[in-house]
Amino acid sequence: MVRKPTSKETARKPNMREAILAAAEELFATNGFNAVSVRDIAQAAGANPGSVTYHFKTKDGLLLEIYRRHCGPMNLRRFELLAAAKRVRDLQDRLEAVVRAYVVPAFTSGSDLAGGGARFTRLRAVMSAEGNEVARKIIAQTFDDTSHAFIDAVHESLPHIPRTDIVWRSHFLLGALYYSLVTPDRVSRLSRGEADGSDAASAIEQLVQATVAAFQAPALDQAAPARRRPVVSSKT
Amino acid sequence: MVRKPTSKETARKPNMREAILAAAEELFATNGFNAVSVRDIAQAAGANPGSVTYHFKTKDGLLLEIYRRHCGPMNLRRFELLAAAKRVRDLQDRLEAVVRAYVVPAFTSGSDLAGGGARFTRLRAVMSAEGNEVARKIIAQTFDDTSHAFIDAVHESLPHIPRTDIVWRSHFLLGALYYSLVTPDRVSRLSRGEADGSDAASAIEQLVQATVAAFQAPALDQAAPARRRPVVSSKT
DNA sequence: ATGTGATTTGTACTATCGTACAAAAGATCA
DNA sequence: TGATCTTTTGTACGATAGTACAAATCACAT
Repeated sequence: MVRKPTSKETARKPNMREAILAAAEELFATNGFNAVSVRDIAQAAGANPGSVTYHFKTKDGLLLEIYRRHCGPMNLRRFELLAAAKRVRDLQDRLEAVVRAYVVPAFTSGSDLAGGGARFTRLRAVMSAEGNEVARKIIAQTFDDTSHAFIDAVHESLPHIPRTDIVWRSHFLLGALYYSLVTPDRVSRLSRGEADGSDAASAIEQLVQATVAAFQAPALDQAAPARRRPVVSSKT
Repeated sequence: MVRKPTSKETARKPNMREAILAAAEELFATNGFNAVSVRDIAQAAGANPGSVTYHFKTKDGLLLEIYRRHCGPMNLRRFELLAAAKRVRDLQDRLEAVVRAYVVPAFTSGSDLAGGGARFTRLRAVMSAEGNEVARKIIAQTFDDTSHAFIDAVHESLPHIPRTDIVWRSHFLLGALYYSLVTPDRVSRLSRGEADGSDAASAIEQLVQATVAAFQAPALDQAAPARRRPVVSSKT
């Protein structure tokens, strides 16, 4: 079943274009965009610097292509899982399924790349932290639909919670998700080795469980209606 | 009440050293470390590039000084608030106070700078995303004590939850906290203008409420003991 | 085998980077 | 006022950045 590839899709023995993309993805995701030079990428991919220019024209073009590669498949998978989640009868189960539909594709692969989902999500986290313009544009116009669909689905399971609160909480979810992928070692360190921060399965379960509970928290307006505010500051 | 400053604490009419620190903090926090040049910082501070070298020797030294400036006060404030929180009788209220003790100093100022707390926390978020070495070292040895104290305090309020779960959930808290400061506009956008992502008070309340609920979620081992797992994937 | 188009290589150009350093300018006090 | 120390300025240097481009190399249809 080893298909001889036609000249259009691959050129040399190894697919250099793919190697460059993979190397760039990894380096960008761990060091940020500006800390990585085109020469670094080329070296990691076993390619010549000029080859990067040939395939992607500019460094920004390379980043753009990475996003193009992953956004579609990851969103598709999210919509599939979200559709399946919406068919769950039990309301509690449905909420969990909805959250899972949002979280799982970010960790596991959105495309056919092995573990590429986590790497790409980490890349998104880093780019958003750096305020990268290229990323900001493509993310806003690619993921906002998904985010709205997700927020709506959560809202359907929790009609008594104001939409505003759900937006905040889903924002926290994304932040937690990002941070789990950015510094997994911190979890291992703070748990004194009892937890493995880089274990995707654990991260998913913990994140889903915590997030479901967070979504189910009482709305802010009516929070603790008969309780006094706990002490918050010593002075002022 | 205009005190003539002694020669030791300030030299020229405006304090150039402070101006450089402030400008660097702002630029690093919004663009990342590598995207900002020493010349950018100098220009934003109205100083000469050479002046940066004079005061901080290297670019890394400048970053280090920013951390030195904030870490102490912020940690001190957290310990004060944590100590006060531990004196709260009611267990539910105590948990909320503990979470608040962790969150509030990250948003409001840890030192005497106005709004400097949020800016510095955002800086920490960006540096951690970029995997900055200087930041990683100083953070691990400065904030791990605080984090452990915080985790222990939460654990005291929730003895039935395994420590591992609490570590994960406090990790999610920090991620949510970071992300709220990095891209507040996303909250405004997704809520269609109904929420203001850059309003610190709202962010704090929302974050505290959601996090308290997340901490109170059932432990993972015993999660949903009599329930079947909801559907999670269509294939495999 | 050979010509043709796609890819890779090697190298060079310009811009900007972090940093160094000497000279100028200001502050401080005898 | 003049001596001395601190701070600011201006400029320069070597390294490295992104990108361009011509030459070399490869895959493959003819």
